[in-house]
Amino acid sequence: MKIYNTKNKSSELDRKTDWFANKCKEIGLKVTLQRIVVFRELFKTDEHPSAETLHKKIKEKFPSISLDTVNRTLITLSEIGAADIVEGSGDAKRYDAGLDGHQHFKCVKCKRIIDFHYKPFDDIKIPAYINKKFKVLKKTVYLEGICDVCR
Amino acid sequence: MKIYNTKNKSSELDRKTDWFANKCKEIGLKVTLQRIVVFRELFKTDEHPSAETLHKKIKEKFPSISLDTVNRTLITLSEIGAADIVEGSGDAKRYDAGLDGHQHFKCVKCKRIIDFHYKPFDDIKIPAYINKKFKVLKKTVYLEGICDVCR
DNA sequence: TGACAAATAGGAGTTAATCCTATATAGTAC
DNA sequence: GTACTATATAGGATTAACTCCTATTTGTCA
Repeated sequence: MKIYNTKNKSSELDRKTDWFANKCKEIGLKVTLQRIVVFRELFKTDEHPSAETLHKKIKEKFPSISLDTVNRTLITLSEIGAADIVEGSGDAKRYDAGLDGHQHFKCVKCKRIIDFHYKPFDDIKIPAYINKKFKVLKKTVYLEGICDVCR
Repeated sequence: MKIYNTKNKSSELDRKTDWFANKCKEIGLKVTLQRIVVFRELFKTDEHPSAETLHKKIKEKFPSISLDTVNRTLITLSEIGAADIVEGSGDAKRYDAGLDGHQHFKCVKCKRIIDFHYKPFDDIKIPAYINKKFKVLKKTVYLEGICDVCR
């Protein structure tokens, strides 16, 4: 089970923020305060928040930010590879900026999404006939069930 | 790539319908015409329809059926193990009654969900520490990218 | 510093899903 | 077959989660 490293979190956060700002510039996106704040807030949490949850959180420090901006920004993040939309159907979209290899377990009762990392899941091989026919951008191994708290 | 067998489809469909009706009785759910029709229509297609899509289809033959009934029934089906909610975040929920092992590729452009079957993906092993902590009900390997038509 | 394309705020509109309630029906008991 | 009761349904109302629209603001670059 992956436990995120919380040591030196702020310097890691700053490093990541720089990386994100540069990525925006490269692509030709403006580096706005809103984008920075959304990215940082998403990166800081491992709760895979929905747009609404994240918006509430950010409003505490940045009361004028709109939900639409948070929504748009999260979609932008996922488009430029600075965040992922977490798998799991229905309900609200859930996001994740922890981009290094890990997998998710989703509790069907409490809807909590829990990170874990099992190396062999990173390494699953996609069969040649799939790669020939489709351009595969993302492969996901994903578990569902009842979490430790709910059972 | 799995191509669904279309031979003897109607007898297979009838056999499956019986199985479904029995399952309802066992559990104590009433065997209503609506449930039968929703199950059969979902089982006949491999297009992973949304509730809305399926509702439109069913209305052609059964004009009085309501969208709410289709929605409720699909959720019931997924609860009793007669259908799956297909992974893939955001957008409308998509359903699948092809319950035998197969995987999905979702095109991020056209949103089409394409079945394939690669045996090693059925056989991925869940690490012991996960099984100890959580009750895993479902494991999914899932690919996203650009399909043959869109690229 | 000024010009302009891009981004934002916030309210309106849209889409998917769920709720509500009067009516209908499956299952069972006679 | 008839009556009874708990479920299930139809369809309109409501809610939730976006997405769109437009006037205003703000990065970026010359």
